[in-house]
This record gives sequence, structure tokens and C-alpha cells, in this order.
Amino acid sequence: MDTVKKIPQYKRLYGILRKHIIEGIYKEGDLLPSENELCRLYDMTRPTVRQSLSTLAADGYIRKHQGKGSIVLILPREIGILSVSGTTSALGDRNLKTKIIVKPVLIPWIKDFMFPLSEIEKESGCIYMERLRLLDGNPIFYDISYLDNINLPRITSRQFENKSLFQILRDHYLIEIRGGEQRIKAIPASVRISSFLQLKKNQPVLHLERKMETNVNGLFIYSSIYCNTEKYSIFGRF
Amino acid sequence: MDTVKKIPQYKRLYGILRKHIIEGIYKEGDLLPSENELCRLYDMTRPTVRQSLSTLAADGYIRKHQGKGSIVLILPREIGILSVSGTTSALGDRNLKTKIIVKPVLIPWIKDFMFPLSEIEKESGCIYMERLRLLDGNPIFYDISYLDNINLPRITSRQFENKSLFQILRDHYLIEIRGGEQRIKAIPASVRISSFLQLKKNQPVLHLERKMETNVNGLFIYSSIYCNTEKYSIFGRF
DNA sequence: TCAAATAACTTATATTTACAAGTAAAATAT
DNA sequence: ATATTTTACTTGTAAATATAAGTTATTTGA
Repeated sequence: MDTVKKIPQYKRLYGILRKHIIEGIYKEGDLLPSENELCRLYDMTRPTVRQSLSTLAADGYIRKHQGKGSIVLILPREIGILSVSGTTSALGDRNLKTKIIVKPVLIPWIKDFMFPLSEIEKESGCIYMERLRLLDGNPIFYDISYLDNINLPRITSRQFENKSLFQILRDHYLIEIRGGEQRIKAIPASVRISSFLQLKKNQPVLHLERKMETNVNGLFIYSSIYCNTEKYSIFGRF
Repeated sequence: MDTVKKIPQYKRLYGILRKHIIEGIYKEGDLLPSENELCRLYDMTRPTVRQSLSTLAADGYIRKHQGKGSIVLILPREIGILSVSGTTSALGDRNLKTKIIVKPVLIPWIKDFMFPLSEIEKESGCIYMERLRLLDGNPIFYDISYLDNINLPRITSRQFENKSLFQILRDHYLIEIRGGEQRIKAIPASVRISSFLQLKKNQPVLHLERKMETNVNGLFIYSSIYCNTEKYSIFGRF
């Protein structure tokens, strides 16, 4: 086991502060310790500390005020599907349960896929899965995921119940989501979708098509997500 | 006229590079000049250049690759309503026309407003306006905006036709949008909304409720936006 | 007492320097 | 010719330093 922890210092501090914010050690409106204090506390220089704080600000956890300090925001992360981290982790793994509709299988890519595919992607086929996510027992997301079939040993046999796909990719394959693009529409629910989301046919449903980019060159994750927004809204910061 | 241009260098370079990307001088997949080249070209040091590039990357204009360089992305900014810049500017002011439904008027805040209001906001009342945005002649957005009534001389008499609200606020009042939060839902079109968006009643419509934060302390801009997503999707990067 | 000036904080911008680590092409050895 | 090594380039991380500028509380002066 020669896995040296070579996490950069600024990422380490970012993680620590974010954890503290999420756990409520710093509450809404609180001022974080000043940059100089953080320098002393964690034995870093100011540029390093500042890089952590900038990242926190970019991710919407704090707002920086010149001359005043860094103020903690309440991030309305109730259903943070618009953020990078994925739905499960965004909810703090509390009320969200995941049910597998179609276990991960290796299939060829669908014709006329929602996003253009590279030649390499087309050749290798994709890992396909369908999941239903329930919030407090109510089905909210019907999630169809597509994943390039490149070098992910045993992915199709992994246990996905109540786990975030992103978490598995990060923990077992060191794959991180870097960003992506998405299209959003309001559509009438088809029979299949309405049955999964317990809606009447043609009820309005939110449809997201997402392409997510990873730290692995050429590896993208695609999702088609249908949301029942009758009771819950999709929240996001920008 | 003593308006000294005290734009930070990194913002200047950010603007220059973004302009070049938007104008197509750098195309999709192109490598930007290396950090050291930019240092020489614009007479800055590397941390300064890196700050510009980091901001560009955060805004989705480029992707940085260690050991390789910064690659220009095609940003799918078709209808960038999910981005900060506002709809009109996101489309490059080309096909999008704006029609005023209700001219800016000063009214008291609505009871049970979609976002909680501070006491100061409640007292001062709000500037209310309704606009319809047409893309290639098709009504796409029905936009209801609320604005704190604080120190915006002549705002209610300004000409908003075919101009971005954000642009007017920036140019005349030096107000910049810093970020915000939004809720997204799919809802059935009401009679009023369906008539504006030329849809049948109860057709699915995308509903966005947004609270935007500005550089002016305590000044927020609220929008309720209804989108016809039959032909167009809402696009965003994250 | 009250308003203005000041001091002591805060973050923002910028330079300089050093080394680590990833990428790609050129040089080398087989 | 081909595989390997080297080299030269790229971005990533990090320290040390300096000055500017915004905010707040204290001190000062009337």
C-alpha cells in the first residue's frame, strides 16, 4: 500500500472548510476565520489559503467581502441536481433512496443519441443503467445513465442500491466529474415515465439531458433525467 | 471625466481572451497561447495570467490540461438562461427580441412572495415589469421581474424594448449580477401563460424562480420566468 | 454629545521564485 | 524501421513579499 496522500494543501483546506460548513460548525452568516488566521491554523501561506477560499466561493459555499471577511451562505442544496456533485451526495444521503430499474449492462450506443459521440465512444459500446430515486418515499427522479465502456473492471456487477454513481466512480476508479453541460425541458410524461414517477399521463415533467466531463481523457458520462416537480423544485446556484 | 480605468490586469486579460473566443479568433479545440507566452504578450506575471485563465475555465470558455495547454471549448450558449449574464446578452443580441407587456411600475411587494424578503425590501416597495422574449419570432420566455426600489433614478421611464435589463443596470447604475439561486419546475401552462407563449392550456412549461445577488449590498433582483421548451431547450454549463 | 479622522483590521491585486508533474516530440539505441 | 529514452515544453502547487483598497471600531476634536 504505497498510496501516498498527495492531496494539494489548498484542496485539503477546501475539504475541511466545506465539511465544517455542511456540518453546521459554521452557520449561515458566520464569518470564516480570516485568511491570516487560517494561515496560522493550518500552517499555509496566504496564496494557498486564498485558493481554497476562492474555490469555496466559486462553489457557492461562501461569499467574500473585501475588508470584511468570508461569509458562509446557506446553500439551498435540497435537490442539488444542477450542481456537479450528483444527487445523492448533494442531499447528504439522508432522505434519498435509490432503486435500480435496470442493472448496469453493456450495450451498443443508441442510434441518434442525445449528444454527438466520438468514434472511439461508438466502437466501445456503453454501460447502461436505469435508476429511480425516491425522496421520503416519493419517486422524484427517473434516471437513465450511459457510461463509456472503457477500462472499468467489474462495474456491471457493482452494488448501486442507495449509492451515488459518482461516489463509486470516485472511490473505485478515481474518476472525478469536472463539469459538463445540460439541456432542460418541460415535457408531458409518457406512459413509462408517468408510471415510474406516479403521475398521470401527460403531466408536466422536467427533463434534463446531461453530458458530464471527467478527469479521464475522453470519458464522458451521459444522463437523461426525468423529474417529478410537483412537490419539489430543482434548486441550483449560479 | 476622471474615470481612471482601474480594471485589474487579470480581468483585462480575461476580457480580451473571452472576446477573442466569442469572436472566433480562437476556435473550438484551439490551444490558447501558453501561460508564459501570454506573460510576454501582455507583460504580466504568470500568477496574474493564471488567474485570468482560471476564471475563463470556471466560466466554461476553456479547459486546462496539465502538460498540454488551455483548450477552447464550444460553449453551447444557445439560450444561456442558466448563466449569470442574462438571456439577451447570452444570445449575442441576434435573434432575441423583447416585448414589454407591463412597463416598469412601482408597486408594493406581493404577499407571499416567492422568496423571503428583508424588512428594508418590504418597506421600499418594488419595481415590477413583465416582458415577453421572442426567438425568431416565437415567444419563448415570459418574464416577470421584481427589483428593489432603492436609488435607481428614472428606472421606470427607461426604454427596455430589445434591451437587456442587466445591460441597463450595468451601464446606467453600475450594478452587476454576482450570482444567485434558482428553483426550476415543470408546470402546466395557465391561461395567461399559454396565451403569451402561444401554447395550449396545460401544456408543459418550464418555470424558473430566480433570486439574483448584486454588487450593491442588499439589492436583489427577482425573476419568475416561464419558458416554452417545445422547440428550444434551456442550455447550461456546470 | 456628535461628527470626523485615524487605526487596525479585512480581502484584492501583483511580483518573484522554485519545483513538481503531465505531454509530446525529438533524439537515441536496438 | 521501431521501440525507448531524453528533452523541452506545458500546467500545477506553493512560498515569500509588497502594496492597494474596503470595512469597522476606536480615538480624537469640536
